[in-house]
Amino acid sequence: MPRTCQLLLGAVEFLSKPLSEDKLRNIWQHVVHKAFNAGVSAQSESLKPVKESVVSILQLQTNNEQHESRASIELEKVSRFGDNDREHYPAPSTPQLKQAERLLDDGDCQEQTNCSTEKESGEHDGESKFIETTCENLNAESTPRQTKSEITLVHKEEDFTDASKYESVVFRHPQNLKVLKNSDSNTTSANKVGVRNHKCEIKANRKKMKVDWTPELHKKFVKAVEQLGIDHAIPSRILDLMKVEGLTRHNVASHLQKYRMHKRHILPKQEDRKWLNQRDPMQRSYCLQRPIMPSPPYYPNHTLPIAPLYSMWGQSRNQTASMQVWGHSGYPLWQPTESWHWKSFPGMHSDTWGCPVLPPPQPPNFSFSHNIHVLSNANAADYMFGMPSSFDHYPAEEVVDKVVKEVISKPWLPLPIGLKPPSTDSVLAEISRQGSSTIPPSSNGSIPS
DNA sequence: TACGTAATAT
DNA sequence: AATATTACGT
Repeated sequence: MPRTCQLLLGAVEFLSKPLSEDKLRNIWQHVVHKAFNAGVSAQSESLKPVKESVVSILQLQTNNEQHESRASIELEKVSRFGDNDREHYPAPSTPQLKQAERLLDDGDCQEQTNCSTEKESGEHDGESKFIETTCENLNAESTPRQTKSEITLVHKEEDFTDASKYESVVFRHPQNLKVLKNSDSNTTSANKVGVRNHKCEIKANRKKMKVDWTPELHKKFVKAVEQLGIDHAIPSRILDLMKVEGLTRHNVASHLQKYRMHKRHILPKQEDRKWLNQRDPMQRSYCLQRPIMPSPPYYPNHTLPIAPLYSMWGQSRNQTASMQVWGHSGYPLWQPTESWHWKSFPGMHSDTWGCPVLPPPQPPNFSFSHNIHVLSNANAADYMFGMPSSFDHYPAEEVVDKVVKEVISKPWLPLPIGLKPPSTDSVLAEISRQGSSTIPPSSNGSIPS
């Protein structure tokens, strides 16, 4: 959803969602500008604090240049004035603020006690080292001397004045803001946790950084697990096999826990029921064809499955989103968004893994998967390109379900992205065979909703 | 001590 | 929502 800024005279500017720093800054420039230039009479109450804050900031700056940090904290206050305005004008993102935050960040780590009580000191040391390494990378990446001003700080939590939240602060290059979650095919990125494609995202303090289990990283994990065998896959060994710098046993254990839980189908139950309760006969038969209790996490004779037994759990909300993998295998081991109800079962091979076991499609050429694939493409792509906010643009589950039903029951609906000529022919043939009088308009990507 | 699990925190 | 952390039992 675009953020709209309504100006006084009724003009509205639509800002597309990953709000760029520049735009944000621009807005705030307007605010500040207005705070100073508007006549006192015309000056709204909400602008007064802005002016006051800016004035105090300027004073501070001239008085003592070293105290940029405080000045910027003042700026932070500015962002919090006026209840209404906060909604429409997010916190300012000014160079001063950034620098101040960096200063704050460089300040002492209040969690030192935490750090010292860290049990696995070995691991912790490793992490400290890792973070420093990452910092070096950061500096190496940036052209000299430009680093300070180009690094952008992003809060995951609102209140950065709370020392306990420092850990959630990450730095990013501005140009990477939109691709924070981006995981591309660059395999080298998997070798360092938290550093993807050398687009640095580092934690500010020495505390543990959250590991982002990118597809690459997860692939490594899965590979290690499979290599070890189901009953030798313990955190420490997995860790060894993965050989990922900075990764701790805890990280692996945590991931492993989740991995196992998903393999055991703890998550899917409720949604499985949902599908089984479908009244649509076609869907029911479809459900019956697929494995309902897949993936017993145990393999006699240590026979490892050729393909992993699960899809990466990912976005279980967007059930349709995983179909992207069907037909091609760009990400054979890692499905960006899981559709658990199409998990495979032991013995299934990689090319079929993850695919529903479908009855021969009743009208040939119309497979459920085909349509789902298209339906879900955008979501899957969004996940891959790290734009979770775009989920807003996608239909709710009920809508998806409805659409799915439609697709199943009305195979003649136009395919959103069109069919290649041979398919088109068979589609037309099928339509005429069924005696359908309504031939849909040529497909153009529109999805019935 | 490492591990697994569940609950809880961030 | 995804990870981390913690508590507790083995």
